[in-house]
Amino acid sequence: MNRRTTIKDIARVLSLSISTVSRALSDHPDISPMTKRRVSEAAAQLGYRANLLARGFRQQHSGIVALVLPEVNDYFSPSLIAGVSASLRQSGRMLQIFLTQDRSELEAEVVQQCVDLQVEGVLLSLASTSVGLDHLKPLVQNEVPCILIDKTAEDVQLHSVRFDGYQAGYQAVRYLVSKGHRDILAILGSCTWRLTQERESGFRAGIAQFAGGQMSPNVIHVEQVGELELLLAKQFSLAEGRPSALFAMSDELLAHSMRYLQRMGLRIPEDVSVLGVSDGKFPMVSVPSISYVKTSGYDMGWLAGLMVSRVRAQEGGTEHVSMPVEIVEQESVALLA
Amino acid sequence: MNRRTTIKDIARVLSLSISTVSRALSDHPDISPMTKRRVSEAAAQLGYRANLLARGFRQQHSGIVALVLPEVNDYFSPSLIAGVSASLRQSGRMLQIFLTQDRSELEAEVVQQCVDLQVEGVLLSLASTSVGLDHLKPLVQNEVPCILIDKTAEDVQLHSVRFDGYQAGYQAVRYLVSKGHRDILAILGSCTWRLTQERESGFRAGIAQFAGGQMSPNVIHVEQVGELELLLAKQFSLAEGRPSALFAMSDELLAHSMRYLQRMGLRIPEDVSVLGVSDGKFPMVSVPSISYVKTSGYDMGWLAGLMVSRVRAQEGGTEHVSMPVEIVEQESVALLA
DNA sequence: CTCATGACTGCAAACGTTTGCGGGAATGTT
DNA sequence: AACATTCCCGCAAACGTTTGCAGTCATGAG
Repeated sequence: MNRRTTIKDIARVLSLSISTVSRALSDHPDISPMTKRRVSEAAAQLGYRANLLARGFRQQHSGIVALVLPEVNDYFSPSLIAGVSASLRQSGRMLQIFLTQDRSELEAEVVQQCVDLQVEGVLLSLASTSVGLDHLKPLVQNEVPCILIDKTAEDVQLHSVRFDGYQAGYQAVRYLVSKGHRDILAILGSCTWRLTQERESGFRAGIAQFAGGQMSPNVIHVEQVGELELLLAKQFSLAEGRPSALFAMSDELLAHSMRYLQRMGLRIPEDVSVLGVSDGKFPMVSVPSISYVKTSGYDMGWLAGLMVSRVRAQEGGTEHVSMPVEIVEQESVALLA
Repeated sequence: MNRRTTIKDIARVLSLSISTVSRALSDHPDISPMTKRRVSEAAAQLGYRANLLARGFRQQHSGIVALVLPEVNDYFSPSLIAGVSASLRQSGRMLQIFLTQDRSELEAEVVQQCVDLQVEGVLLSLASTSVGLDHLKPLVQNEVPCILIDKTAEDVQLHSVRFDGYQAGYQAVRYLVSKGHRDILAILGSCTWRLTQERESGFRAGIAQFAGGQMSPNVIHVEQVGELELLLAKQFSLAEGRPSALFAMSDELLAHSMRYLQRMGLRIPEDVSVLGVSDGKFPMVSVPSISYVKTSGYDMGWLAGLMVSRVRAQEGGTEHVSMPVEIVEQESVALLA
């Protein structure tokens, strides 16, 4: 097999030095326009392609950005990945994906691999089993920009981007109240998650703000989806005093909740209204379509991709971004008289 | 900032040559057990980590496997990615993901990038807009193993792995007939896809085999999901002669079909049974849960990951693997008397 | 003519690792 | 005693690229 053509080959056919060719290809000001033209023509003609490993090796970084996820779920990850991918393509970088299976040890291992590969940056969604942030030390030691995604811990020298969880809860209440609902049940995840806490406090604030006198917050926390059936049965078994609307914190909780509601013979939205928090895929295909608080994974991915460039450029303080959310109206919320 | 420790540092503190250290670390037989122990201890003590870029540069390959996808959809991709990721981790490689946005030009560009990066192999799901396979030439020229995934074209020197589409159609009919169904409607995608053709021929073969005298094949092809509503309306408008069961080729077609059926007031499975072809996620969360022909994306990803190792090892002929499928019974198919 | 200036190009080192080859010492064989 | 064999290890080159530095040449100024 014939070797790949290198910068040397170009130098030889043009009787130039390899340094000149290198500089010409990278548009260095020292090189005359004439030479640059000759070089790029010869390069095209010979089908020259830069050896990324050699280049990366030489300049101590790979042009790769790592995205580290606990898993690739069906709801959130696809759009996040799409956003990251698009944004990185634009800045001429490549995307490498690592899955940690939500295990802290694998996360640590993967973080080391990122350092070994000399990535440009790491976009990291923490495993739920990760307690401290000690296993991220290799990143800060080697000055690799690290951006925490969604599941974030407030910490020094790590950047982060997430959805505005407080607003999600708050807006949800405002919307449901505006539709006449006065008895709203919130289905939330484990209260150990920051995300849950934020949404809950937004939810409670909304209740206090928009329906202060008339209702008190009704919240259930779900640790395992298995518990959900029993909890819902309690809330919806008797017709009187039954919540008129249900606010679910995630697609997963929403899907399971709807499943049980329909099992119980409750129709949506005639018997009970539901509002989700979602990227938009599941609410779209569901029957009926679900109204939801939109959290755009694509936008978040795009932004996260941009942040590694920003962080590398200016060694400013750490950034912490909250992505805005918005209500998307569909068919699952009834207007009460 | 203190430099990363290299192989040289180890050599210095142990008064060995760098070649000895290198060989010791890679467990070369020339090196005595004693020396190996000293080296690995020193390495651990100094926190040595191999420079992957340098190594990759030297031995002309990166340790990275590329997975090229048109998009990351919600149904299939997540499990595929998980499978590939797990399998690659086991063989000590890394996973790089490229999205082509289903555009042929981007696909070509991405393929070149893979060559530039000197990946170990490329797992490629063709964009639907890609006509020929010319843009894959750089791969075969540089002897990069390329494994076509799912959307495959029968071709020389490219390996492939896909689901057994024929069996999917065939088994579906057998199952439905065994449940007493005699009027089955198949919802298929564009007939330009190989995948569609295979499933259709399996479906037709099944009809001929299991219900030859009693029924003729009833098939509709959907180019745009928008068309679906009208087509279904035609089939289900009048109660007599209405299909008793519906077989949908993909999660997407299934979801949209169910949506319209429910709009028309038809209950599943009381009024009409449905059977999907799926990875399993959507049928699980749907209400009622859907019986389906299981196509495991995880298994396929796992296998694809293994194949790059196999292909690199022995330069045998090209492999073409068909993954088996199986029926998973859930609630969406009624037993007819 | 001399010297400085500026525009362009070449030399050579360096990045960290792997590997073919050769050498030295110890052991075994005639 | 001479020679072959085996076991370890070191020397040095090579992979393709970037980059600090020095060099050449032409031009213009003094």
